[in-house]
This record gives sequence, C-alpha cells and structure tokens, in this order.
Amino acid sequence: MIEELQDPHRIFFKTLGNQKRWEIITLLEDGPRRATEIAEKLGHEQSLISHHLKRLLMCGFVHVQPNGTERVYSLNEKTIQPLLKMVHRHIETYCEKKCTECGP
Amino acid sequence: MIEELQDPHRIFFKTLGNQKRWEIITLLEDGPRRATEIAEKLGHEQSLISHHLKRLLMCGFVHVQPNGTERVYSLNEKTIQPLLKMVHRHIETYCEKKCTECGP
DNA sequence: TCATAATATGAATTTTACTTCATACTGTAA
DNA sequence: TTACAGTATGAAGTAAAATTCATATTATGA
Repeated sequence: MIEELQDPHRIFFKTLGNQKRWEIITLLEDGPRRATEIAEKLGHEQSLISHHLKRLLMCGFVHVQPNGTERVYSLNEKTIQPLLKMVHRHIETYCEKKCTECGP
Repeated sequence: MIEELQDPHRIFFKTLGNQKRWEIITLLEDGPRRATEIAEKLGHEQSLISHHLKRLLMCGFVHVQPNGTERVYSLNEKTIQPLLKMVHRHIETYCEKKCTECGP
C-alpha cells in the first residue's frame, strides 16, 4: 500500500517538523478540541488550521469525531506520547549546545 | 541553553524529514562512511552531502571522527534505532491507506 | 613549503512548503 | 427548503528550505 515513492518516513517527520502543527499538538495535549476552538486559541485563521488538521489527520497523529456540524479533534496519544519522550531525551543528551545552530 | 526561540523539537523533525538526509541515515545503518564515500554511493554532489552532514551532526544524529584529511561519519544508533522502530510501528498501524495523500 | 586530496562554506538560485483568500460543502434547526 | 454555523478546499501568492557553484580550509606527504 505504501510505496517508497511517497516515503512515509519523510512525511511523518515533515508533518511534525512544522511550527503550527506542533502548536496544535501541544494544545490537544490538554484534551480534544473543535476546529474553530483550535484556531481561536492559537490565534490563527480557520482555514489555515483546517489545512494543518487535515495533514495531521492523514498522518494519523490526530483522530476526529464529527458532532453535528462540528468536528472534534483529539491527539493520537499512543504515538505522540512516547515520541515526545524520546525527542526530549535525545535533545537533552545531544543538543544542549548544538541545536541552536542546527537549523533555521 | 535551548530557547523556545529555536524550538528544538521542530528542528529535530525537520532534520529527519528530508529525503537526502534520510538516504544518508539509511546508508550509515550499514556502518561508518567517509564523506566522499557517502556522496558517491548516493550519487550526489560532495558539497550537498557536506551541507546535510553538518545538519545531521548539529542535531546529534551522527557522530564524526577525523582521520587525517578525511572525516568518518557514523550513526547515533542510540537515538536512531528506537526512533525507526517507533516510526515503523506508527506507519503500519495508522498510515496504511492514508499517508499517500498526506503530503508532497 | 608546496601541492594535493578531502571536506567545508557562503551566497545565489531553484525548489518546495506554507499561507491567504475566496468559495464550497455539510449538517441542523427554524 | 432555507438560512446559518462550522468546516473544508483549491489555487495563487509568499516564505522557507534545498541545491548548486565557486571558493576556502585543513591535514598530509613529497
């Protein structure tokens, strides 16, 4: 089903390597939220958030639950939680003095 | 040392979410390699690989060992190995039918 | 010390991803 | 059955990152 053509690993990391999507993930750590609510809390346009939510959804980082005309998004904690732990550990161990230089 | 300014998480994922850098990591899974060797095996310019190696190094994903005028790069397996496992598991579980749509 | 092989660097260009905008879709209640 | 709130979408514009190219650096052996 997945071809190397699209390289899911790359997409996995690219999806997470975006500021706004990271903000969404961080917000959803406090619990599920409606799309508009996310946009408001983060102070971004509704359509921008919608684009990013689509991407997060496609990559399986969030789930969605329709509720009338609303859509309630929640975090896929099974992936996100251990991933965050791993990232923290790596950064603490290897990046204390380096990462400030390692990218824009 | 690390400020939110630079957001190390984002950089972590951005660094990994790049095709060429992923190729380098994959190659280094077979063992340490000189910079030129990497460029040759991957069929890319020396300077391009050098730029990417710098980024991987800064983010702590590879180590380097000078050897005369050469520099031998090797994988930081402590981070990369468990990370790969986690990514594979996630993709298998959540992305079988989705990730082909989830990004360019 | 000079020449050379190996690698790194900076800046300009090219490519890719993000954002905005206008609009379309989808349920629901009046 | 229409009006509306909530959300999604595509395409155009904008911003950011990757690549190339020319050149610099560095260690080494003649």
